[in-house]
Amino acid sequence: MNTSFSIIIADDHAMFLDGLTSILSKEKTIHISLTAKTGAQVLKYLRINTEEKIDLVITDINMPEMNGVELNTAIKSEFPQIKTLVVSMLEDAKKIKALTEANVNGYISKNAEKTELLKAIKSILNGENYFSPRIKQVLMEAMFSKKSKPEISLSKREIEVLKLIAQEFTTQEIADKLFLSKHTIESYRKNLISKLGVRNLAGLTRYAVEKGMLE
Amino acid sequence: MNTSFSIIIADDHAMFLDGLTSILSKEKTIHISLTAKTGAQVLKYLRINTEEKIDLVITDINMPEMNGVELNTAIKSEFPQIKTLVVSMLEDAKKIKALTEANVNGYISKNAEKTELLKAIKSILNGENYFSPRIKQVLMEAMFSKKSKPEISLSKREIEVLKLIAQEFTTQEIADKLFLSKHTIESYRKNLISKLGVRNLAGLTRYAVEKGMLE
DNA sequence: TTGAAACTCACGGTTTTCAGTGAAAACAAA
DNA sequence: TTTGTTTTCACTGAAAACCGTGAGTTTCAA
Repeated sequence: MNTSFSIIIADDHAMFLDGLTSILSKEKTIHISLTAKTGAQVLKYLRINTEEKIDLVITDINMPEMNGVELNTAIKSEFPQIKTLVVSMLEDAKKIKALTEANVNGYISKNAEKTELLKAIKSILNGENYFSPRIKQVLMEAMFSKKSKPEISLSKREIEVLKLIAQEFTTQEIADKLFLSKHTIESYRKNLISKLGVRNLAGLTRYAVEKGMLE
Repeated sequence: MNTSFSIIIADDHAMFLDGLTSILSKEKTIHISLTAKTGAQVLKYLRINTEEKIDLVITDINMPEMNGVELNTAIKSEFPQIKTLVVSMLEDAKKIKALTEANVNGYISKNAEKTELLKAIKSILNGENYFSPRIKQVLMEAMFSKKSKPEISLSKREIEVLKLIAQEFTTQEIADKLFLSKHTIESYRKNLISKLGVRNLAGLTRYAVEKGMLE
């Protein structure tokens, strides 16, 4: 039986990495095999040191080169026995969802207490998954809001036209750009207005900007 | 002469706080008087413990109750002899500028190395200010871009009208709301269009949304 | 292969916006 | 006190957007 667990910590914030290391190095049952600043470094290490048994990888989401989601997916496909815990600042529902789909074993916030961190690690090493209450809530809300909102879906053309409208092009100009009739663009504009529940160009533009469709 | 410096650390992220504490507690010349999760806690402590001499307060920008900028302003006005260092994730030019105007003594990023952290602390305790190269760059760029842009300034009424336009109200509706003539609103709209260098409602709306005028 | 969704086009009528031009009154700053 | 800014209002003609209604074609999944 294993009396000590080997873990890897990855985070691009040096101070946070130091902090986490210093907290965990006080735990007798935990051995820190590697601290890394990118997901790529972690993968490289795992691929080379095939004889060393790693139990857990603790990782941030936002890292250069390879982010947390990619790293998790890679680990779970190449080394399915290794557990993963994400410790992140973010509470972005999309990213959290992506992580659960990548079968991450736990997720806690960076402003969690030390005790919660240790609790999460112990749970995961014990074979359970651990998600902090706040994260569970975000996940629930994401599911819930998806059901409540009829999920307005726009077609390719609609998106194309909407973007151009928000970029201040007139109907005629958009028609010329897309080699379509002026009437066609008018139809799209009309449909967009009714689909998105807005009243005019201002509403369409606001929708586009707020959804980050322009860049 | 002082052989040991007393410092306070404030950050709402428990793990980061632990990390910073564990790094700094290894330094013989540094004594950690308090670790806090909010700016308000720090101020309270400073006001009560008037006999204890604090040399440096290390703080994040984003904290509940009282943020880094507010905390800095308060410290500098009530306890001008206390030095301050901001350690933050953000590189938002506006916030950084606000901090420099609050006379913060240093600013480094959370992904700075431990060595840079210690360097910054030592510089500041030595009477110098310390801003990491990256932060200096952001500040320079902010200054530079401000000079290049003629700084479009809108009057109260213009802002009022612009907001309503971006909220999908028609000219007539805005006129009614503000008890003005339809013609007046038309004048404002026209001026806004030429002032902001846009072509139509879409452009006005984009400007308003991107400047965060709606909320 | 069949039906739904997406894509395309058309037209007449109404409302709103856009562009140009002008100007009076109030107010603050120099 | 003069100058500049802000706020307010007016009119016209052209352009664009908005509204309703209808319909042919393509495309893709069930």
